[in-house]
Amino acid sequence: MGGQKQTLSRAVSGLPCPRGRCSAPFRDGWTGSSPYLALAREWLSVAGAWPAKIQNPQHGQALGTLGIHPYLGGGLPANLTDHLERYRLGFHGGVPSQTHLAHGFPGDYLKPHGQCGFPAPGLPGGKPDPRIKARLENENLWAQFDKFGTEMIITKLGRRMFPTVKMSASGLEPNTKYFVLMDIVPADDSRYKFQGKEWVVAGKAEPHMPGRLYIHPDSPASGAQWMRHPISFQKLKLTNNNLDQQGHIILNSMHKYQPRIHIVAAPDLVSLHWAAFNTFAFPQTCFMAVTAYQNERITQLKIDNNPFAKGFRENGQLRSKKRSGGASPTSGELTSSPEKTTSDNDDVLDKRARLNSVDSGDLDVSDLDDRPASSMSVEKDLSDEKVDVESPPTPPPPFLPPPQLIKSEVEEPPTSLVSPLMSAASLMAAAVAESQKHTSSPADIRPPEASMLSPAAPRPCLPSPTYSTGLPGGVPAGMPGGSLPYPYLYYSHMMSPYLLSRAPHLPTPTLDKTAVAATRDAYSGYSPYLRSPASHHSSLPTTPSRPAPIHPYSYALPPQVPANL
DNA sequence: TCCTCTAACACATTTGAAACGC
DNA sequence: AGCGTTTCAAATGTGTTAGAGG
Repeated sequence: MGGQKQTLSRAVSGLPCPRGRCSAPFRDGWTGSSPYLALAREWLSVAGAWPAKIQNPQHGQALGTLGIHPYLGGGLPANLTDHLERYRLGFHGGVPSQTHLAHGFPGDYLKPHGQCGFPAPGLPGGKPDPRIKARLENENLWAQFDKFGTEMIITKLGRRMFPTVKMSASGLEPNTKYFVLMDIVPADDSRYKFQGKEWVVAGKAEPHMPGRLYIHPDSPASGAQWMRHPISFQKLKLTNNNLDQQGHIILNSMHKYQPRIHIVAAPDLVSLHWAAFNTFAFPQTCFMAVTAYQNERITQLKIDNNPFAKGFRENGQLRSKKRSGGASPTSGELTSSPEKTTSDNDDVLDKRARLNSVDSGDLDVSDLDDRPASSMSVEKDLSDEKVDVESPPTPPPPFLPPPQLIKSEVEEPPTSLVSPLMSAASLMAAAVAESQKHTSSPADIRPPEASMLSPAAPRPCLPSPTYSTGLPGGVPAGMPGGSLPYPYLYYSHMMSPYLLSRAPHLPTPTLDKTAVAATRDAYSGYSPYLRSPASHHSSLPTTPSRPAPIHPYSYALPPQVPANL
């Protein structure tokens, strides 16, 4: 194996910088016994060269290193996306196909600053900018919801968040272009149920559907533009549809999540992938994903504060009809629960009145109207680009079991499916321990007093959970896999329609035949995992301009599946 | 039986095209 | 012709509800 590693290393090192400005040798120093892991480490070492910082927006200090650029892959130039996608397949059931090398090695594009000569966004060296601060604008409203345990409806077609995440940024360079992005990560590794009047843990979490990135439609915009108005994520939608093709953020019902904001100094989508991520997590925006509201207080808060739900307010027609039927508790009844005093009720009502005014702009898009990069025009662009949206390359979920196992779930007992999924969830706990080695305590991210759970202890939000490769019974010796940091696994599902539709094309790099041969040798021992790209990129030419859409569950292992799987 | 999820529903808001006036 | 305002229908965003399904 060591020989393979060295061979591969030489192969990688031998590839030239595509821009012709980098003469530094490719970084070496892998460890491990599998070329898959070696490749993973290599890619991580390159792609994650500028660790993002998790910052506490309330105190402004960095809380720890996120570890890796969380969103590699989405929006990469089409040809790069294609070969990165194939490259990624190497870690989850197959080594990189030989043909992926026809597009060059991912490291060609992703070498660190200083080695490749790309202009470094943000601070020199591409490090997170400690001057950047973020503040939650509608903090009061969020606090109201957080008090009872915020719930967000998720639907098959996608549902907006309410309250929406609305933040203001400061410390940006006025003339530097920034992307503002949002993702939602699991807050812990538990599944919940609403019992009585509170959320209680109901078991291990199901594996989180691969994260998707929501890019604020005004991106990229100058720092001055971002700082001019609050940044609202009102258009973001949540879904529980694992097969969603609309780019909505996929969540599991009855699971707890933490939204995160990323401010990235990058002039375009290409640069975004090696730029520093300034990541902010507002603890009070933690929420429970549900398909139907569980806590009546949350329902009432939504009705009272969301303009679209006016019809359900006390003077609304729907509510009037409903009350005449006597089927539903009124707001007063809701707040007159045993643990609520009369003064509390008044307090709530007063706060509602205040919130109605404070947060009236929550759905207001006026804050976007006068930006140079018009939000409206961007939205128009998005709708105009539906051709691309309809056919996003949706790669297979890397943490899910091989598709043959999924198929067997339909025809046979689902043990083969459940096992890897549960193992994925269980690994998240290990991720906490792992993250604590390298970062500050996750508890720092979510203060105990902000916990939405009672009486359960507050649960930290995971900055970087880990998933297994989805192979039942663990990873066989000598086989690829183990667990990989989830941002790494995120890659394939990050390719939102938005990103892909806007990704510029780069010229296909020239092929280093020596490197191809060397790398092919390195993988020769894993022929059972080799797969033809045609099986995943059907009807694509040899050098496709963009990966064909792949149904998340439609991919299949090659016919030759090792017996021990 | 319980829990979770979905689709249909009525209402409110937003959007954008058309009409109109200057 | 160009621009701004108004009007209005369609689209979209809400919570509710009944019922399906495990």
